[in-house]
Amino acid sequence: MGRWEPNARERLETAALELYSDRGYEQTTVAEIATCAGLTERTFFRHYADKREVLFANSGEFQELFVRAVAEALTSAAPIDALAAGLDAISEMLAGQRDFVRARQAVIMANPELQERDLIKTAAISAALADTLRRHGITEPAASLAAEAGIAVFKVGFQRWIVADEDHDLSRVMRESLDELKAVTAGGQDAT
Amino acid sequence: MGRWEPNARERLETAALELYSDRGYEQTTVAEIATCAGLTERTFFRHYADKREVLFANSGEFQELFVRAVAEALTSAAPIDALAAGLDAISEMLAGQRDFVRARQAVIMANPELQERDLIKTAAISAALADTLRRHGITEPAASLAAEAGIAVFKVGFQRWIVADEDHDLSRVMRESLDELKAVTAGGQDAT
DNA sequence: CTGTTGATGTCAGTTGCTGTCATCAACAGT
DNA sequence: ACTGTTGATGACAGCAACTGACATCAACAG
Repeated sequence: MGRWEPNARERLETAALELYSDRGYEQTTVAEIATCAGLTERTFFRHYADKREVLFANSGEFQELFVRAVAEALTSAAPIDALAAGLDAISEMLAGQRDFVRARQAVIMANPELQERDLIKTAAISAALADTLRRHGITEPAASLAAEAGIAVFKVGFQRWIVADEDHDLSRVMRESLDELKAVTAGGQDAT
Repeated sequence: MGRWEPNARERLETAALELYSDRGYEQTTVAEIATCAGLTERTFFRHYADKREVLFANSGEFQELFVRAVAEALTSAAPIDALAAGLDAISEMLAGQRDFVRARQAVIMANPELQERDLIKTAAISAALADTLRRHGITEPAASLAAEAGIAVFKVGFQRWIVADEDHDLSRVMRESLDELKAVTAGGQDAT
């Protein structure tokens, strides 16, 4: 095709994760990432909106998978069960990339700017889930609350999976977290 | 006291909100904010870590109020009810500042960078709530999930309060949102 | 053989943010 | 009254993130 080496994005993403892991995010300059990938700083910014975005290249794909799984399950299941189906789908996706996911998460947890970006990506997923629920007839505020609940389960389950020494099954951790959420919201005095 | 006009921080915060509202966040430079407050750019960065932080000056106070209310209620209530007490306390705090809160929120919603900062502040509150629950004997993952649930109710309730044309009572909206969350997590098939 | 396309390079410029040193009113101790 | 310290500020230089504008040149279409 072009006159250059292909897979520019892949090279940039690999170089970025490696440099962020080795020297830390702040100590790495975009120019270094680009040079490491055989490109220039300007080209980096043609592929990614900023220095953070290079770590979140497949968040769109992740969101689509989550939303699609929930939407399909919604035809025959209650919202909370549809969300459980979505959590199962993404668990399956993540399970096969455990080492990469852990390395990436370590970089993110070490830097507030990256945590911020991670949070807004997750918030976008929550919004997309709420939208899907609404399209299937769930009214507000139930739709947004169910979506936020699903995201909460994901965050807690994911975190527990990441820090676990042994190789816990992510799907199981997710299911356990969802059950815990049900238990904790069911406790207390009944609403009047 | 000093040889300068007092209330430097207050002047910077007022100038920032005004300029961000009028021209937009991106179109405003830190130098402009500082000049508008009768100070220099360098002094701005002595008071705030970055251009975003000036909008989040009292988030620490907000978090303390939330956490304290939950901690007090935890001595005699279940986690979910303690969180309800916390939501009630912050609702009371916010109710008296509706105009300021709306103006500030409009600025935040208009800019992704500010949304990111808002999200990480909220995440910090969630972490503090989970910590408080743990100190009162709630084990993981229940503590983190309960905290996330409380934050979810806050986000949804707050959003509904902000966009409401009429003057809905924030406390009531929060209670309704919490009840909706309980309903939505209680639905679906029982856990096996 | 020629015109277009598209990913890249080059370069200058703005702005967020930091390190360093100077300034100078207020205050404390003598 | 004199002096040394303190602390908030100003002044200035500099780095790195990011952007706009223009040039380059292999590949491809016709």
